[in-house]
Amino acid sequence: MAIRFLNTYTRQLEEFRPLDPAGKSVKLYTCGPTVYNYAHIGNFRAYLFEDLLQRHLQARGYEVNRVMNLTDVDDKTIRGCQAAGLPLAEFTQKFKDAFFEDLKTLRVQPATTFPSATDPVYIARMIEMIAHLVEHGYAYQAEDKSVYFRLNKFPNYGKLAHLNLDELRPSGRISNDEYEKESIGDFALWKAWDAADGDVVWDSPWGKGRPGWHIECSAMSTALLGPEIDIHCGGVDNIFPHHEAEIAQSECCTGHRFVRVWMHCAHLMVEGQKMSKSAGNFYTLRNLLDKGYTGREIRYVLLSVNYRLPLNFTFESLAGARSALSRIDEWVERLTTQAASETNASGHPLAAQMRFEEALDDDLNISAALGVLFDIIRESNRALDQNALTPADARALLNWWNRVNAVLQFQREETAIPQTVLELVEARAAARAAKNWAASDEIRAQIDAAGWVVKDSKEGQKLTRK
RNA sequence: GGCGGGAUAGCCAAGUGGUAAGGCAGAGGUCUGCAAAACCUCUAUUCGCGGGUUCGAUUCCCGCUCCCGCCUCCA
Repeated sequence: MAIRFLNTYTRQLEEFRPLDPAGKSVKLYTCGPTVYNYAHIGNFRAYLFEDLLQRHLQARGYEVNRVMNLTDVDDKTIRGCQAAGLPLAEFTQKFKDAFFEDLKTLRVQPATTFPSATDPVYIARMIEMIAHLVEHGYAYQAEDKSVYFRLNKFPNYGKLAHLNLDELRPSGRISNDEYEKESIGDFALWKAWDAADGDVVWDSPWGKGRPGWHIECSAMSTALLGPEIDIHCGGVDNIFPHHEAEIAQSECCTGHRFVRVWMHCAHLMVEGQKMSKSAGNFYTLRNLLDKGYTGREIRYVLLSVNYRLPLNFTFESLAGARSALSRIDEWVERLTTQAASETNASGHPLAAQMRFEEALDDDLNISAALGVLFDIIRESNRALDQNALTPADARALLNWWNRVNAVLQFQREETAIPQTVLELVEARAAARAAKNWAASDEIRAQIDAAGWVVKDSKEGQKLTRK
């Protein structure tokens, strides 16, 4: 079965075919963070959706060349560095580092390239593109010295968002716009310097200033991936105007279609409400880690609902993730024990494997895919209980799990058992041999207090991390 | 006002023109010294509401209600 994605541009489920004539490599651009603060879990929902996309494409044999930009100059970063009394680069570096740490915590596979907007290479590229646009009449410098895109030169503007520009209701934001633009919708490509920018400034053919936000993605995408790419992702809130602007700039510069498939993930809600600082339900990844949740638990919650559906993030769902993950852990543990004597890596349960991957082929239907996984867990646990699962079966299931986990990244990380806990286990074994149940239970409590859970099985005591 | 996305058990959620996957939570049971884990059984006569098409609709059509998002630099 072919991979199919819902393309925002056409609103159709489309069979995925990469540009690459060999059908091997995929060009993927994903809008990254603005590094003025720690990213919040809503941001990470988008990055996890993109991670699932990338990993599934890889599982299907594609090589993914993925770019994720870092916006390290804009109004917020400038305001932030001024408030912190730091140079812009120093201020944003802190949040870039934090962002990469967070991605690691959430087991997000790094992009091939993480270009920064302020990299001189890309500043130069942006200026080059803007110059081209001005030269060909797609852009103009207004009296305020900023350079704007001339919207009426690009009739396709609005097609991605399916908006009719004539019917746009004026909102408060644009009525404040006092600039000398030809048309109210014209957006800035180059923003002329003003006092509020302080020392954040670059030279350009239009005088001192800084790039607009939209041109950044166009410059990086075309510079790193070429004029046309396979997939461009982001949150739904980027559809308009950001991605519309990207299309306009890029296509007017290159003369090519910019993106074949647009994919956008829906917003995250927290406890049924829009996440906002004023509502007190605003969480960065770090806030949740401080509350004792792990990266993979958060990954599970953020990944377990289809990307196109609004996701209601709750603490109940985090608790559910913990239970579901430990169910997976127990299963992997049992399979590993059972497979110990079997080293032959062949013999995949093909039908099951295919059902999992086919579910993801269908516009990343993660719920159906997880359904397949849990069905198999139940079936093989039952077989294990009945002593009907051979070591070869167990090995085959583990091989399958490794493929599944390459996409999901749900496996528990190995942790060394501390010496003190090992000693307690030994002491408990002695107590149990003597049928001293009171002592056995007391030691079990001590092990629990040390952060480990001990279970008694036919093969003896088993330890797992709490 | 325009455009778009939703409404399935206590919660999350899949899905199909033929009678409702899966996860979490809950109840009972098997196993266990007790636990834990695992397994078994149970938990939506029903898929927002009202019509229509059909032998049959949660799934198709029409109308309605409610929720959410976007509408010019928020993933």
